[in-house]
Amino acid sequence: MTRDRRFWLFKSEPSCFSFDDLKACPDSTEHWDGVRNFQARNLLRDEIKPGDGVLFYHSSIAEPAVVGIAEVVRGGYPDWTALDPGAEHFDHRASSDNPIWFMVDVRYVRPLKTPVTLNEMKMHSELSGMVLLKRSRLSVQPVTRQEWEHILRLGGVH
DNA sequence: GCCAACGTTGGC
DNA sequence: GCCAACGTTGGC
Repeated sequence: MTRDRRFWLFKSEPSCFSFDDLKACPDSTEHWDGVRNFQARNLLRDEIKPGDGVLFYHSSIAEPAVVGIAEVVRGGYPDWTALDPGAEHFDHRASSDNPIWFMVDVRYVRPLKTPVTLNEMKMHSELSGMVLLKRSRLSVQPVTRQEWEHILRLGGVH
């Protein structure tokens, strides 16, 4: 049995990893690793599946915004960067038996014609329920189909 | 660079 | 298991 396509919003600081960086990946796919929040971990491990749509959001900049669309190509699997003592997000509690942290792979799809800024999102009542507006710190968060479609429309993608 | 929000840690 | 202290995120 198949499952309906779901939608997510992934946040990234563009100075760290931008949508253009994803576009520039050799095969246009990227391991979405380094997430160290349990709520986001649970989504990565259990809920986010290949084919799901991802809004790519740039945070911690003058004008935070959704800038593009990506797609999940591999569902949750252990985030090995937690096991690597040399890695930035190493976690000494993690092991191959108990990886604790998970990641997914995403691929570049297309940019929005016009980025949809956080300010703009705040002005649309259809988007007032967005997790982004209520719990802004969650770096991987669910988006409803209605929110997804609305943002794509605002972004000039049909 | 400030600071509010909020998740995590650790002492008790 | 509570909760104060602490660290981090991210908008401004």
